[in-house]
Amino acid sequence: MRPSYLLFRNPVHELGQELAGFLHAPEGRGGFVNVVDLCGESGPIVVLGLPDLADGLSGKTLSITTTFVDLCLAKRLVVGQKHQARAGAEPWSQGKLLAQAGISESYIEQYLCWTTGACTEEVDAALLQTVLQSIATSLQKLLRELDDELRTKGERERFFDIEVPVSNAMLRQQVRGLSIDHVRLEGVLEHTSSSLARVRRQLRMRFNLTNPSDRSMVRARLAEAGFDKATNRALREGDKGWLELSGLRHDLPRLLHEHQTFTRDKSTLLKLGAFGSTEVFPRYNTQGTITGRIVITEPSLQNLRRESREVISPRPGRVLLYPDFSQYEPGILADESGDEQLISDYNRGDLYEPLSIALFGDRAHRKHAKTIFIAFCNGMTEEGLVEIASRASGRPNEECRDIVAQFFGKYMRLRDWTEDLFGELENQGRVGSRLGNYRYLGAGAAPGSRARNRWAISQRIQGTASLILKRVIIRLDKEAPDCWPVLPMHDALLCEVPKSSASEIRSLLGELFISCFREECPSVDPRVHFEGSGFVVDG
DNA sequence: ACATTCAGCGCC
DNA sequence: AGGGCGCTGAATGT
Repeated sequence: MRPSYLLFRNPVHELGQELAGFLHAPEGRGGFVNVVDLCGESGPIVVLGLPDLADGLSGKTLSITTTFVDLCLAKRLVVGQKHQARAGAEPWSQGKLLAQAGISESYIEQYLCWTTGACTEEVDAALLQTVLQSIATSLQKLLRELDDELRTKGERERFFDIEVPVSNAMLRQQVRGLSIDHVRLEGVLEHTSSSLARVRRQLRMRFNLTNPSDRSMVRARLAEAGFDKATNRALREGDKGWLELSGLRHDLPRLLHEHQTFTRDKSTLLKLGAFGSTEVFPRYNTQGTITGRIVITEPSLQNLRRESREVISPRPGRVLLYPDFSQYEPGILADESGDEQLISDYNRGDLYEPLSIALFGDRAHRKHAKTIFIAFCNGMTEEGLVEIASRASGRPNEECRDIVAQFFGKYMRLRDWTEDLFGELENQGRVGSRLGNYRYLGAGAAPGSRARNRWAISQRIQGTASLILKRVIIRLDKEAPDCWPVLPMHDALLCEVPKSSASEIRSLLGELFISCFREECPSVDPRVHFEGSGFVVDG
């Protein structure tokens, strides 16, 4: 079916009005339209920026049957690089795409003015119509170009079979939004505030740190306590989470870490409350990361602390379910590498516990063992692993080196697999997941250098992980439209489902998680569980 | 005064 | 000396 082409206006600037759009259709039907009217149609509609469109429909009760094809999403896929540019200046942004289509600078400027509602002066109506007509028409050409680009880069199947259906499923979710329990919110906020007060008091009394947000004072106190490395920025790169780790054996970094955490959490929660309504409508970016993960923003609910997640509640008559892959990425790594030992260890049970026992002598440090294992999956060098192991356990580097070497030495094929992957990157100039989603070698680092292949492993592993979760979302959308994918969480999916069919949907979710994983990774035996997430789930 | 960067955390 | 993100408040830049 021949698609139509739609431009739309950001509704924030047209409060109370219907969402204005400008349509170009091959049959000639076109001009200014009400976007809501288009949602019930069947034919595909090409747009720029699906999350923006969803913003305009947020909270409306409407059944969306149209399939939208977002050209920005297609461009993101073919670019295959991380964005360094500020928001709105990425190569897949509307403005850049229109420039690629040969639209003149002044037309683009006037269009962006219209679509964002940023214009301060009235634009001549006739001129505006000319501009919109010209741009809407050019989308046709842009679609053809991008289609070619998708084909030559091996992303066409990925785009039409995965990204288009997923972006449409998440568009519907963005329009539905989700509900916040203000009673729980108040409780969590209260708890966070008093924790923050306690931490501030201790910092003041025990460490004479009167103002924890004064960076120079913090640096001075850390230096007094022997943490002079904290001032050396050159050492920061490998120091992700260093306050927390150092906090295991010293109260100053521990308290500083807590201060940071509670401060941030408090303002996040305050912002949630400030919406005034019980409903929020976050934006779902279905190509939020280079590896294909879905990223949720405004608010960034995926980053809520686990302790604060209870503020998310189901709508009346519905309940939450949270199916969750256990040891997801190690499982994918096992299948990818074909390492027999890793496959059998994964299939036999927990991978993190044995490491916890080897390093710390007990199961209690599973959390840190997990960090180390995941770091290993992401290609951290042995020295790096030894460093975190040593800091987390408090044992000397020498001891940790032996333990780490012995533990990971069991997985013989992993090294070969890694070398093969790096070789592939050098030869092809790119690394993908299993269905396109390539990331390309940038101009930066020298051949063979570590910086050049840092991301190769995660592109394959994380990329495969996000592909599997997207397959789950697509099948769910088809097989159980009552099951709403509220929060995709990378290795899990928070769903809101009708209370009356919760148990059936729970079984279906379990089956879908398993079968979609098996489809990609037949050599491993995936496990799914539904508890212990911090969300208030049914049961 | 406003914008960008930095440093650090949250999540997976 | 581990990948992918967003967000916050302070620091720095214009």
